[in-house]
Amino acid sequence: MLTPEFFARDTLTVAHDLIGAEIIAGTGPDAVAGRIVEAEAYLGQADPASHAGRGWTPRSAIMFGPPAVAYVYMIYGMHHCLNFVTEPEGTPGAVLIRALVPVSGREIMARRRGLDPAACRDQDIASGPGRLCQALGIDLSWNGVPLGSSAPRLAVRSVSGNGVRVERTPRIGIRKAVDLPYRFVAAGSPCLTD
DNA sequence: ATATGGATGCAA
DNA sequence: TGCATCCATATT
Repeated sequence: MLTPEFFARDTLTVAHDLIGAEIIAGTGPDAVAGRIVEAEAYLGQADPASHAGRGWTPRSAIMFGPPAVAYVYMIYGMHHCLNFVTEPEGTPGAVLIRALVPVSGREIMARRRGLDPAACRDQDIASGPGRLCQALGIDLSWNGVPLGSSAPRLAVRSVSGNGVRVERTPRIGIRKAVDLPYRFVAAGSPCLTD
């Protein structure tokens, strides 16, 4: 399992290193897992696209807190986005998880998405930050959940020798700082959002 | 192209 | 208190 030390590093490095890792979400029969194929770094003061880009607010406060916790927010009134807080406490930063390949619990995830598990493709299940949260069953109540505690609701597992080549591109869907190359993807994955 | 619709932050 | 904005998605 990835520890707080992993997340307490430079946000761009963490985002890069998360590609190919697996997220395990939920407990018991509702637990599901997926491999990260797309993630974006959101920095602090120097990043206008970040919720922490204009300093501390009640919402961005969590990005200034200790690393290795979930930052979940709602966007457009109907979708949730899952981030992991990075950097040492006091320094804001987070990584938005944008796409997963289903690893286990594919049927549960497909059903949560309103899809036919037998007919849908992997890229229909968790490609896109909103779809991903729906597939994992994540909503606002997950905001602040620590990663990888005992009996975790949420954990991240590194996969050694995953053979993933990581590519770096500009971020998707933002209106500010559109040129900064803070998006990381698993090269050639069919489950990317772009 | 367009409808969807809650939380947030800032101006007033 | 009002309102523009928002790291999206499904549907036409």
